[in-house]
Amino acid sequence: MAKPTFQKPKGTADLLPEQTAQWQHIESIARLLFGDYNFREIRTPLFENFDVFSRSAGDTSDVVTKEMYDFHDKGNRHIALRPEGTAGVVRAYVENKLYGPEFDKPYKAFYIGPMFRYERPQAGRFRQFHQIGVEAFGATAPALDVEIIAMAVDFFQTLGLKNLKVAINTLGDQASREAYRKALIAYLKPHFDELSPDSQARLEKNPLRVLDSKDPRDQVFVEDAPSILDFLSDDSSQHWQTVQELLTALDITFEVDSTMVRGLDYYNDTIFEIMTVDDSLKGAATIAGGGRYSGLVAEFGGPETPGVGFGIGVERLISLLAAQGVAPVKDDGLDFYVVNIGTSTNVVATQIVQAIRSFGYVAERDYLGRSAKSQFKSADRHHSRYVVTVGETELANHVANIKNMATGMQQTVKLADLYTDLPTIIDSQGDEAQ
RNA sequence: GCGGUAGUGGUGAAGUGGUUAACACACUGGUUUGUGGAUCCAGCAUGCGAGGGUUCGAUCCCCUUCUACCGCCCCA
Repeated sequence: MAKPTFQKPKGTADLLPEQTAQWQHIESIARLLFGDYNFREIRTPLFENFDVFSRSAGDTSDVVTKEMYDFHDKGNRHIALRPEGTAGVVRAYVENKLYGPEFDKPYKAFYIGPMFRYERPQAGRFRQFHQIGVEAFGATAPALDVEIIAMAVDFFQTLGLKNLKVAINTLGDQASREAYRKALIAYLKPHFDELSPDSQARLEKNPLRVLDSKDPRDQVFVEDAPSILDFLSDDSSQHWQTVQELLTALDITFEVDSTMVRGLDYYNDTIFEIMTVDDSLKGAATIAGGGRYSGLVAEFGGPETPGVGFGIGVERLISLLAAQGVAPVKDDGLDFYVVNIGTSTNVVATQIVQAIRSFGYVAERDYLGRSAKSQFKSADRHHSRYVVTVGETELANHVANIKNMATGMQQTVKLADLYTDLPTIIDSQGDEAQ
C-alpha cells in the first residue's frame, strides 16, 4: 500500500520563501504608496454570510451562480468565502457606521488578501487568489475616480511595469443604463439568429455582455451597435467629461473602450481596467479592474453612499513582472556562516552564532557535523560574506578565525573580542582588504 | 459547467509488455586527519500521480479518479 499522499486543493498554491520575498515587496509598496494617498488598511473576514455576496453581486452574476465557494457551517449558517473584496468592506462600512459625521469623506480604505472563486483553474486564475484593492466612500467627485486610477498607475510604475494600457468607459447612471439597455436589445434582436449561442443567452440576461464577446459572429454587430455615450444623462455626461479632462491633466494616457463592461451589477458611471499590452499573459491580461458604484451601501442598510474602487490581481501582477523581466527582490544572503569542526565545538559554535545575531547580522551554522569543506560549500551557497571557523585548536586557545569570503583573507581573533566587538573587527578587516 | 493535452527521482528528462528504470544537473561522501565556487571517483527512484482491470508478467494496454496546463464561459 502506498502511503496516503496529500495535494494542495485544486487551484491553490504554496508560496515558498523564494516567492514570498517578492510578495512582501509588492505588498509593502502598496501600503506605502496607498498611504501617500491617505488610504488606510482595512481587514475584513475571509468569509461572510453568503447573502453579503449574493446581495451585492446580483443574483444573476456568474460569481454568485457558479463561482461562489460556499458551504454550511456547523451552525447551519450559509457561509461563503469572499470572491471579491468590495462587498465585505461595504458591509463593514455600514456595520461600523463609518458613514457617521465623525469620519471624513471620502472614507478611504485598502485591503490586501486572498479571495476565493470556485472555478476551473487556468492561466492567471486560481480558486484562491489574491487582490490588493481600495474603496473610497462618500464622494461623487470625478476627481476621486481619477485619483484612484492615478494611484493604480502610480503603483504599477513604481513596481517597474511597462506596456500598460488604461482603458476607461462609463456605464452612466441607472437611467442612462436602462435607456441604453433597451436600445441595445432593440438593435440586436433582429439579428438574434445570427448571434453566437452564448450571446443569444446573454441578450436577455445582460445584453451589455454581447459587446465584449470574442466570437466573430457577434463582433460583426458590435461594430455598429449603439454606444452608451449617446444615452448618458446630463449628470453622467458631465462626470464622464471631467474624468477625461482630469486624466489628461495628469498626463495619464488612456483609451476609451465603449465595449468594456463589468461582471458585477452594482457599477455605474466610470469603470476602468489596467491591462498589459504585450501578449505574455494572453487570457489574463487584465491586472486591475475597478469603477464607481452606488446603491451598495444602501443595500446593506446604510445611507445611500457612492463608492469607487479597484482590485488588483496579485498573481497576474507577479507573472507580468516576471514576463517583463523586472527583477524580483532577492534575499541578501548570509552575513556569517559558522564552521564548526569536531563535536566539542558545538557549544562554542552556538554561542558564536548567537553573538553574531545579537549584532544584527544574519548568521547560520552547521548542525550536521559535516566536513569543513562541506560547511564552506554551504557558506558559499548562502553567499555568506564571512565565515567564522572554530575547531579543537581554536577552542583550546579561545580564538576563532574570521575569513572574508570575497577577499579570501582570514584573521584570528580572540573569542572575547568577537563577542563584544565584532562590527569593529569586520570594519578593520574591510580596510585591510582594500 | 464544457472541450483538449499531459503526469517517470530533489530538478530536467530517456525508456520498454518480461532479469539491475538511461543520461544530465543538484545533493552527500572521498581525492585534501580542518577551509569555498575546479578535477576525478563513488553513492543517490523497491518505483514510473492514485485506485482498479487485462495478462504468466505492466511504468509501458484498458477503465476510473486526482492534479497541472491550454481554450470557452466568466474574471483579478
